[in-house]
Amino acid sequence: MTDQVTAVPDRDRPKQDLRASLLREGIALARSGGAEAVSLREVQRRAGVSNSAAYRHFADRAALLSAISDYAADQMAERMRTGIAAAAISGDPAERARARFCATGVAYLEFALTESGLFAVAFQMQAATVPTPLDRTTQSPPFALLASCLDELVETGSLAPAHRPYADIAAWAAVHGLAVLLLDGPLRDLDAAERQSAIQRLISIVDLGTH
Amino acid sequence: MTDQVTAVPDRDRPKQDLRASLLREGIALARSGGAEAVSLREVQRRAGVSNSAAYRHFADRAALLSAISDYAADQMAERMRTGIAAAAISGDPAERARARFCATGVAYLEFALTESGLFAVAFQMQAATVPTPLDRTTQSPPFALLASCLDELVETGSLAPAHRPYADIAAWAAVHGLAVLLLDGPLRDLDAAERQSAIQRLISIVDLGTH
DNA sequence: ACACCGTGTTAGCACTGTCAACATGCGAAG
DNA sequence: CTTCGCATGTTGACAGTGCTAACACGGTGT
Repeated sequence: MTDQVTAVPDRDRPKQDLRASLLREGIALARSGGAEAVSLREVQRRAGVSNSAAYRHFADRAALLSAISDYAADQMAERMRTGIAAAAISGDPAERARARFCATGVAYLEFALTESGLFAVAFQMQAATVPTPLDRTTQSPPFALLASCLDELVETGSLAPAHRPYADIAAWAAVHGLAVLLLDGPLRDLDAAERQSAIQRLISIVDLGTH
Repeated sequence: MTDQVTAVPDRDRPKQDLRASLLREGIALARSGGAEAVSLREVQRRAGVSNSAAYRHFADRAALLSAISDYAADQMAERMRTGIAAAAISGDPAERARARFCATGVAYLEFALTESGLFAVAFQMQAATVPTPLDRTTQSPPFALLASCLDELVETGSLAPAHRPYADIAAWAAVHGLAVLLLDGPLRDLDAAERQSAIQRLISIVDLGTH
């Protein structure tokens, strides 16, 4: 906008790795405004660098967003891990596996609602880049966590092996859809109580449905 | 771009209602390129009108997108209605209600995959405008259809009334999430067979879960 | 007859992504 | 030690965007 009166112009940033600085500023912008708040020019401005320096480190805006997306996915996975750990109360293996499975979904939604900016950027591929050969998808940390939870359900006999295929994708889709509808979609204006009810209902339906 | 050599410059469009022309061109753009393909300038160009005439009919770009979104929702509802009608085979009321419920979800996903551009614009609110007091949400044609399907499940005794609340939102979220993941998300590169399997699995889980 | 108001036009501002041309400086090759 | 080359950052420009103010015109109500 006007100038860098605010926020101290960090002209003398550790120039040695500008890429990290750009990524950091990009993450900050995404965190508080979603993908569309991440503009190369603003990122460069905040990194105290000029106009098109970012092109030495990122092919284009989509590449920067993709890097931010990786970070966001990691953060999400972290949140999911703590959720899973906290759900390990019961002694019964089957029950514990169930609790973990549900905790995964709850953590997913909590992250989405808490870090809405990062979430919006986490799972939205940009049309460019390589076709993402599904290995990349499967190895996405949050998806891997969910998949292992479902494997655990099968191991503890709580889910028939015949029902295992695509159950991960379905469960993921369910929580993801609710997150999207609550954030950008028509369910944006639900109050906290209604949100919570919707989340509980969705989780319980998916829980019931995977047996 | 260069000029209107292609597509015949419709200079002499029925000027009497430019609003309809703008909306039509906006829909065309959205259909083939999603929300981000809809730029006011391009829409105006295609309508054979200049630079900022659209502002006499739409407050801003978000308003145009919102109008396009309404159209898209109607189209979606149409597709869902034909899907519901085609699923009315069985004579048993409960079974028929189930079939209709599932057909709703399948139609939703079919529309999303077929008309991906329109779908992307259908359920993505722009931050501006009024807070959308949930009546607006509930009266959205696709949601109303889904809700009535669930009511039918309750009437035929297939779904306990105690489980009715938020079941509509949950079911909607599930199919919506799969659509989003398949279109823009990490599941973009699933081939047709895998897509179909994922859809079947999700529908079956939601079907099982709502009992 | 006149003033008004709805509609369309022109010009312009502040942004954006992206690229080509240029500068600079450090490390390797001769 | 000199010199070449490459990686990185800068400047300036182009095309595109949303949006606004100032203006022009034409029908309608008083």
